[in-house]
Amino acid sequence: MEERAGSTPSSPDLQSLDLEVMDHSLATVVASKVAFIPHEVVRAFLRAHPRIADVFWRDTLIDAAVFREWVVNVGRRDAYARIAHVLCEVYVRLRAVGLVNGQATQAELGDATGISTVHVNRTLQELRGHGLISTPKSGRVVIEDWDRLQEAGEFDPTYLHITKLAA
Amino acid sequence: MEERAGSTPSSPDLQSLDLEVMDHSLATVVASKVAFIPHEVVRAFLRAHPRIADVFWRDTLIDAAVFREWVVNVGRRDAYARIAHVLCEVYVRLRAVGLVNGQATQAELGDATGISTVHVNRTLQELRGHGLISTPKSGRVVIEDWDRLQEAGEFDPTYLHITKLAA
DNA sequence: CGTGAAATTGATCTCCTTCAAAAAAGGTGG
DNA sequence: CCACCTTTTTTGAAGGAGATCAATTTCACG
Repeated sequence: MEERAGSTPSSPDLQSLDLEVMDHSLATVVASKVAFIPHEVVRAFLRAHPRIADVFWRDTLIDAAVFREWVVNVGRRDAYARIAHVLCEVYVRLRAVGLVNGQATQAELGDATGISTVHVNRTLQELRGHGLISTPKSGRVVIEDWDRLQEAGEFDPTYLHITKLAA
Repeated sequence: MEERAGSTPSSPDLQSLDLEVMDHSLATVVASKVAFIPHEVVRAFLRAHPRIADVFWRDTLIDAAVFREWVVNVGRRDAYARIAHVLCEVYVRLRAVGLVNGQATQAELGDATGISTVHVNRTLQELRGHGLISTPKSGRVVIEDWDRLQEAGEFDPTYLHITKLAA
């Protein structure tokens, strides 16, 4: 939990609202604005609005589902499928909030997949060679063949529990 | 979600209470009794007892924390550290509920860590050779050097969020 | 005992890491 | 617009951790 001078505990995500000790860290990939809301306030608010509490719970459930999928991705798939899978996940998630334009270095991709940057590079070349993606400029990936990319990553968006997709 | 004849939807874990589609499966490792409680009943109960709802939420948060740690374990640690880590986690969790006597095949260990059974075997031998554990009989692991096992697995029990440990 | 599951061993192969270096791509100040 | 510098991408080569395949041995138990 983040402590700020003269305020009650607040945390950067729902993951630590009810946990005393924070067991992870957060970082932003782009410049970001961050707001702090004291735990007390959130709790009181949720008590007053159980429907919203449900939604919050749902959110943490989905986070857990995503982590579960990551365990599979990192533990059971080779570099090719693993990278295809994150590309699929990132795309679907960005699209759900209407931000089709992501940006990521190969080092970040490696961090997300547990693959060395060198091998990320070679795997991207392979994906490119197969026509699944293209990388027109640095830090940008264009999905050229969505169906085959999903296939390569054994990607099934179910675990994201996104019900209404932006068109 | 599991559907049973003549009943409303129920699910085998909290992970799917609020999610429409179940994205994972469950299995018991030993013979078990399973009770089904319809979602409606659980939801009404939680609405009536917000303190318990908090505890349930907390539980799902901890599950998520555990999955997060698994991503690290599977993605960033080699077989030696990975197996040491699960042994630590399993031990701490069992102890928290007073069940110090676990039981697991090497194949199950491999499944939990994403390591082939052959390599699980070799890694256990290594852990044994270093005096961290012993395997007196099949399916049983005795921790001989808790401190060094934790070290080997880079195990920090924080992420389990167990506050009171059984003595 | 016999029988199937679990543990063990040996050998080979490959995916991926690591190390090292070069080429490209962006920015920045002049 | 160019020279410069940093970050990112790309390439090559070598080594290693772990998978896979195939047997053998040990164990649990009816």
